[in-house]
Amino acid sequence: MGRQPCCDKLDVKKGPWTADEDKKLVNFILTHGHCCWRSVPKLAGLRRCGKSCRLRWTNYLRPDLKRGLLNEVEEQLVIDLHARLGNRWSKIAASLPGRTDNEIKNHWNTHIKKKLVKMGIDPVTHEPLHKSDTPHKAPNGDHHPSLDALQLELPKDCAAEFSPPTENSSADESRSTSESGNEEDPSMNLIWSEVFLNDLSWNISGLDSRGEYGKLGLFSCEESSFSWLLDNRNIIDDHRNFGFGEFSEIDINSLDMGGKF
DNA sequence: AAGTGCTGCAACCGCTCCGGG
DNA sequence: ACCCGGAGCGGTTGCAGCACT
Repeated sequence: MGRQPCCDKLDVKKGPWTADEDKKLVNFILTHGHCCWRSVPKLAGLRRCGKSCRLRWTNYLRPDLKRGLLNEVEEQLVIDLHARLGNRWSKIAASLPGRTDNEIKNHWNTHIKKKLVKMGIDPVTHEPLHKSDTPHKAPNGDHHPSLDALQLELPKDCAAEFSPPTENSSADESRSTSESGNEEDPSMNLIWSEVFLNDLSWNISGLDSRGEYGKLGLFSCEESSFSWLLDNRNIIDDHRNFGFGEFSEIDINSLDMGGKF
């Protein structure tokens, strides 16, 4: 007997999400969390596959997402992490707050790959394409000290550039997200303004992140808690694995939505 | 202005991983 | 130890928007 498909193929909608669908999904997750992605579309009144809902949420609707191109530091970090981890985009994404694996993967394939080739570096092996080429030098001879620094001292630099959100940084992050990101997207703006802005439960400063996440790896259906926190915990865990920065639960718990909500 | 090609991103597909029974 | 189902991951595709002719 074959495995049950993840969704009823005949009755699911595919293709781009509409603003209305986004709104429904955000609304649902806002009020219920996602106890089980498979059941989300049904409960949210969406004719979508649960997988599709998860993807839409994690790659586009999550409130903590940065939008827009990766900045230079992020790009360098991606390059260095890729050299270490290969195409493990989710692991790489875990080190870049507000960035998704899909986004990084796309950015790698469309920008960084070309950039590296242009610089004479093999994007797969990270070795010089031609032996005579000096790695990590731009064609014009510009040196990229940040790359060297990252390669030699990643954890430290990583910690410096991507320190865990403090009250200030989280607020800044959130602000920059809204400034450079969501507010540039009219549909997102609409969704968040309608669904979200008036819901004070988005402030999660009191959330016991260790509790439900540690056990289940997803929200409690009873609480308005967020998968993005899980992502941030991954980042924090990675930082711990790299051997720097002990981040207390208070740090995690102090995360809020930058006062936006 | 219209046609064509290119680019970049959102979304899908299929596989693997992992936890529960 | 094994099986099953759900979640997650990485590769790939489709298409909209843009640049160029």
